[in-house]
Amino acid sequence: MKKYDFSKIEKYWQKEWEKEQVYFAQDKSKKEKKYILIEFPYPSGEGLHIGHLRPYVAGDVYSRFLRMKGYEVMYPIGWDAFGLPAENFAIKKGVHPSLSTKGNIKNAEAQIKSWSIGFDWSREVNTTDPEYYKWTQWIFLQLYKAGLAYEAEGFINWCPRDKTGLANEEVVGGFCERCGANVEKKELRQWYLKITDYAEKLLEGLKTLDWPEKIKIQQENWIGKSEGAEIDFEVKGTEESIKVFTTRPDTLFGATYMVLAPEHEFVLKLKNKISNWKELEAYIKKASAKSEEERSLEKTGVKLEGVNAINPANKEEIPVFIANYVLSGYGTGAIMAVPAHDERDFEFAQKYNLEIKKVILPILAKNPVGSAQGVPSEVAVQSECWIGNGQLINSDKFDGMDSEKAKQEITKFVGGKKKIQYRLRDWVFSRQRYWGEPIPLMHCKACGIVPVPEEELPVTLPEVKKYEPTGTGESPLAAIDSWVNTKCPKCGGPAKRETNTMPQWAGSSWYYLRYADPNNKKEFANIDLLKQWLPVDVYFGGMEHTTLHLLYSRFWHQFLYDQKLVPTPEPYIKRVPHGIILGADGEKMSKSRGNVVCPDEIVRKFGADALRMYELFLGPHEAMVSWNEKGILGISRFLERVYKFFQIENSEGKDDENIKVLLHKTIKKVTEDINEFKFNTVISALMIFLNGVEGRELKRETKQIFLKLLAPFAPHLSEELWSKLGNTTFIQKEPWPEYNEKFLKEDNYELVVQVNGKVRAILVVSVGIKEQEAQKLALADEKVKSFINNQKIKKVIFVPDRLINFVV
RNA sequence: GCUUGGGUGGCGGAAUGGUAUACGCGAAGGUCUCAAAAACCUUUGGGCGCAAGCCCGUGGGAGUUCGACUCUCCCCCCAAGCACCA
Repeated sequence: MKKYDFSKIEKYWQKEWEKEQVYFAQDKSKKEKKYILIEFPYPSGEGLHIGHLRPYVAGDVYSRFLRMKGYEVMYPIGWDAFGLPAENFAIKKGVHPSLSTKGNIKNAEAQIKSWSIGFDWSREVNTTDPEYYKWTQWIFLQLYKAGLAYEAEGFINWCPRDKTGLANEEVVGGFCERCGANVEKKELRQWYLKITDYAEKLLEGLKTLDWPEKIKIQQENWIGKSEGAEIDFEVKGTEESIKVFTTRPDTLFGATYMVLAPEHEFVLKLKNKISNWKELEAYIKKASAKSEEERSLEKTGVKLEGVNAINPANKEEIPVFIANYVLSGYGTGAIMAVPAHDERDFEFAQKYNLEIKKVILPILAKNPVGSAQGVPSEVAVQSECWIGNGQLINSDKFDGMDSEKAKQEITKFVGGKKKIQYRLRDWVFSRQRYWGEPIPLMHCKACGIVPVPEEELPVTLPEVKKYEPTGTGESPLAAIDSWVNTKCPKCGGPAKRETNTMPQWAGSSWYYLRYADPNNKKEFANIDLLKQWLPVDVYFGGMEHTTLHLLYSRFWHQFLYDQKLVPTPEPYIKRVPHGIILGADGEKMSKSRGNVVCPDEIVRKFGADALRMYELFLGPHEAMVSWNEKGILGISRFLERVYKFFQIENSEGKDDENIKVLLHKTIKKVTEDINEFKFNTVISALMIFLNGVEGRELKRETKQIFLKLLAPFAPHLSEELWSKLGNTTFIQKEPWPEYNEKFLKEDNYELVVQVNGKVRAILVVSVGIKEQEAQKLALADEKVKSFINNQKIKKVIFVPDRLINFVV
C-alpha cells in the first residue's frame, strides 16, 4: 500500500489552486458576501511563528467552509510593516528598513503559501507603500480638518529605550508595550487625536456588536465612564476658586480638605500667598518627574500654607494640599477629600493627621448580612471608612436623606453641575522615530500650522543615512534640512515640515477598508465597493489588541462614518479572540528561552495539513495552550489512516444503518461546531467517524461527504482523495453537505436505569417507548430488582429516550 | 484591591441538569520482525476483591434536585486585564 507522501501531494495541489485562483474574491458577485479578517502581520526577520498560524488557520477553515456554503468570501492579507523592529534592524545593519521589510515579506508570503492559508493575494496591502500611506495621511488630514487632531505641550509617557513618546494604551503596567522598558514622564510638544470626543460613541457602539462579553467589558472599563458633578470651592480671601469633580456629592459635608495634582496650574496663581513656596516648588518638581507607577507607591503631599478653601456646603474653612495621589489628567486635577468615605483620602488623612468626619451612615440590611449586593456587612459597618451608599448624617438639612437622592440635592444646593467624566485620554499620536508615516502638516511663521494640500500627498519619507532616534524629543527627520524646509502652500513663504511620524497603529486603523479596493488611486476606497464588502463579518485576533488596535480602529471608523466616507457605523461585527500558544515548557515562546517552534520544520516533518489540524486540535480556540511536539503525531496518524482507508479498492460498498446515523451525526456536529469556532471538537468528530467506519466498505457518496467535511481542515489530502475518486472538480468548490434529521435517530438506544439516582443497569430498548413499557422492562432486570429490594417505589422519573429513575 | 475567565485521569482536553473522563497523547501488554522502528490489537481514574461486583471520585465546604462537572451560597487556588480615575 502506498504511503501518504504529503510533501509531494501538497505542492502539487498548491500549484493547481494557484492556477485556478480559488481564493479570489469577486467584486459584485451575485452570491452573498462574507468578509473574514485576521490581524495582518508585521513582517519580522524571524518569519511567522506557530502563534501567527492559529488565527490564520481558524479564519481559513471558516472561509473555506463559507465558500462551500455558497458565499462570496473575501479573506485578505497585508503587511503592517512600519514600526520599531525594522527600524532597529536598520540601525544595527545599516540596511534601509524598506529593503529588509521587502525581504521579510517575501519570506512570510512563502510560509503562508506553504500552509495553504487561502488569502486573496490580489488584495495585498502594505502600510509602508507610499500608495497606501498616502491615504493614511489623507485620513489624518480629515481628522485635522474636523478639529480632532491638535498639538499640545504636556507631560507624556516617554520610552527611554525607544526614545519616543507613547500613547496611554501603549503603557502596560508602567512598561513600554513594545520593548518592556520602564516608561518615564517627559514634557513634550506632541500631536494628539481627540479620541475622547468619541468616548460615548465608542461605548454606545459596543452594544451593537457580537463580541465576547469580556472584550466589551475591557473596552468599557478602559473608556471608564463615570457620572458625577463639578463643584466650585472658593478660596478664602481671593476671587479664585477651585473646581473639583466628584462622583459623591452626597459626602460634601464630610469634605475636610482639598487636594490638587502636582501639575495643577492653580498654585502658580497664588504663588505670593503661599508662605511655604520653596518647599512646595521642590515637591512639585520631584513629583512631576515620576511616572504614575512610581507615584502610586506611597501617598505624599505638601500643604499650601496660608491658603484655605471654603467647603460650599457648610462654609467651613478647609486646608488645601498638593499631593501625588491626585492625577492631573483626570477630572479637573483637583479633588475634595472625604476621608471618612474614601479609602485614599482616609489613608492620607491618617498620615497627615487631618480631620475625619463621618457623614454617611450605612443603612443596615433588612436582608441577612452578605445576602445582597451593596448591603453592608458587619465588618464594613464597624470600619472607619465606609465607601458605600447610606443615610446622611452631620449634613444639616440633608440628614436622613438617602445617598442617591442626596447626590442630586446637594449638587443643586451648592450650585454644582452634573458632569460625565471618562477615564479615556486623548491619543498621543506623534512618534519621534523615522520608520512611520510623516504627519502631513507644515509650520509656517505667517500662517501657523498648514496642512499639506491633498494633491501633494503622499508626503514620502526621505532617504536618510542615520535613522537613530535622537532622544531629544525630535524625530531624526528634523535633521534633514532639505526635506524639512519647504514652501508654505498658503502664503508661499518659507515653512517647515512637521517632523514627527505616526504610530504603528495608524496604518492598521483602516487597512480593512483598503482591502475592499486596494488599487484605487483616487480615493482610499470606493464607496460602492465598501458598501459591498463592509462590515467585516468575523475578525480573528488576539486579546492584546482590545484596548489598542481594536479601540483605535473603531474610533477612526466612527469618524469616517460621521464624514459619510464609510457605509457602516462599526467596522467589525463579530470578534473571535484566540489564546496564545506557549512553548512545550508552558512558558511564553521566546528566542532567549529556546522554546520557539518553527512552523516550517513541522511542515517538513508532518505536512501542512497536519500542522493546520494540530493547531486547531490543541484546545479551545480562545484558550491558552502549550505546544506539544508529540501531540501532532495523533493528527499525523489520523491523516495517514484516512489516506489508507481511501486506497481500499473503490468498490460500491453499502452503508448499514449505523453508518448512516454516524454520517449524519458527523455532518451535524461538524457544521454546528465550525459555526461556533469549536474546531477542536470538529476534529474529534472526524476522528470518531473514521474510527467507526475503518475496515468497512462505504458507499461512494458517504466517502465523498466525509472528504468534504475534512476539506476545510486538510485541504490538500481531501483534494487528492477527491480526485482519486474520479472527480474532476475541486472539492473546495463543492457544496457543503447537509444532514437529514430523519437519519439522526437510531432504532434502539441505551436506556439508563437508575435507582435513587445511581446507575444500576443499562438496557437496549427501541426508540420511542412509553414510560409504562420502560418501567416494565427495567423492573424485570435482576440487578434493578436487587437494588429496589422490594422497597416501596415512591416516585418514577422517566426521560424519554434517555433514562428512567426509581426513587425508593 | 477591582473586573473577567478558569480549576475534570499521568498529560492536552470532552460533556451546560440525565451513563463523567469523548477524541488525542503518554504508559503497559500483545501481534508482526533475526531485531528495532512503524503499523495494528487489548488494557489504562482511585480503592477493596480470585471473581461477580461494591464503594469513592470533576479545587474544598454547604445547599437546591429523583438526579449536580453543570444551578445557588461561602472559601481556596490559577490565568488575563485594570489599577490612587475621586
